Order: sequence, then structure tokens, then C-alpha cells
Amino acid sequence: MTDQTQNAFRALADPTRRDILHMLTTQDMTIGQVAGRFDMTRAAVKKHLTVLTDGGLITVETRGRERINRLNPTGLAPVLSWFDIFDHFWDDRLSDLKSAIEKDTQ
Amino acid sequence: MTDQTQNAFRALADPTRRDILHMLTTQDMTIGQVAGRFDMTRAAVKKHLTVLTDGGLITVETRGRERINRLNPTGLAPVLSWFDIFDHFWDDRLSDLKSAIEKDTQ
DNA sequence: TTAATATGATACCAAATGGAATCATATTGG
DNA sequence: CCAATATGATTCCATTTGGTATCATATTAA
Repeated sequence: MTDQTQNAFRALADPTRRDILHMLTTQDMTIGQVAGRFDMTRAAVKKHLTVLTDGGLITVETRGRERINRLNPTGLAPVLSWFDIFDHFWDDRLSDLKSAIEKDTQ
Repeated sequence: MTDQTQNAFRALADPTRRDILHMLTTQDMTIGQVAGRFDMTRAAVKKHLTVLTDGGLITVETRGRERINRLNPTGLAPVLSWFDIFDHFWDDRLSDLKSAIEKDTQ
């Protein structure tokens, strides 16, 4: 039972993983497809995808011998919730966004 | 000219540093004050504060022999800007928040 | 069936990271 | 001035992390 908030922040901390998330906003991709866009081995990309899965930021659907990686924007909820600590500095607008997203992803 | 976005995400990736930011939402604190709340050496806390400074999330004001650490919510702008890549999933509300914050902190 | 394809898993490595320990520097108070 | 205080800087260490190389497994296609 690891901390989901920590896993999500950890996943976001690496630029390659943020790039992968960026790619997945356009289309779902297999590991091979993602790896094809980076100058690193498929194994390295696989590790990043595992970290992203642990952080709840992507989901994986097995289709035959392929694994389709799909963005899971709901996984950002813990991150955005944490930003609530800055409400005092932002006139409660961040909190408004958070509840809007929660309503949106249910 | 290091990447400010990366530095900010990196700074947020550690739970101790997020706790420090949380503390600083209540009041400005010296290094000694921050260290007094953690079960680790002052040197370790100092390292975290340096990472937070590099990430632009806090500012430091020297007052005599003390260094007052102060929250810098503006430093989160690069992070929130990055979240814009999820606009398609969130009906542009994250983007609205970002511009609201930018206007607020100018 | 069997070879090609797509992925998983493991071992290994260098570099980064979190932390303690220690010494140095600067400022304040008596 | 001088001792106490607050912080900075450096060294060292164990662990984590990003990456490659390699081998194993599962699925598809001919």
C-alpha cells in the first residue's frame, strides 16, 4: 500500500516520463511505439512506463501480444489535491479547479 | 540557464520537501526552525531548502545571521503550465486556472 | 509447427540522491 | 573582545535511479 501521491509526484519528476505523458495525450501507444520515439532501449522505456503506471498516470490494456498504454488523467487528482495547500495564496481558485476535475472524471 | 520546469518538478518529488512547503504556507521560517520539526540533521534540511530554492519554490532573505525561508507560489507557474497538456481531458479549466494565477502573481 | 514479433524480467553499471558527520564562517550578546 | 548562535561547505556513505545488455515468455503469421 504505497503512497499514491508520492508515486505520482515521483513519476512526474522525470522529463522523459513527462514527454511520454505528452505523447499519450495525442494517442494511445504500445511500448514499441513509445520506444521508437526515444533514443534509448525499449527496456529503459518500459521502466519509465512502469513508474508511470505505479503513479496511476497511465493504464495498460493487453491486446494480443501488445500492451496499449493509455493516459489516465484521473491519476493526477492526488497531485492537484496536494496543491490545495496553496489556496491561501491563490484565492481558492486552485481548489475550484480540483473539484471541477473531480466532477469531470467521475 | 537550467530548466526551471525540471527543477520545480524535481523539488516537488520528495515528501520532505513537500512537507517543508506545507510548513511555509503557515509562516516564514529559518533553517533552524525547519530543522527543528524534522528528525534529521540541519545539513540535510539545508540541502532540501537548496533544492527548493533551485526549483524557484522558495526565496531566502538574509536577516543578520539568520536566513528566512519564504514560500514563492509563483515558482509553481512552470508546473501548472505543463499541466496544460491535459487541457483536452479537462475542458480547458486547467488553462483558466493558470492564467488566473499568472494575473494574480504579477 | 515454427519463425518473427512484442513484451517481460533479470543482472549489472554509473550517476544522482538523501543523509550524517565534520569543519569553517559570520553574526549577535554580554 | 569573546563565547554562543546560525548557517555554509565539504566529505563520506548507502540507496535509488536511469540506462544497457541479455535472456525468457507469449502471441501472431506463414
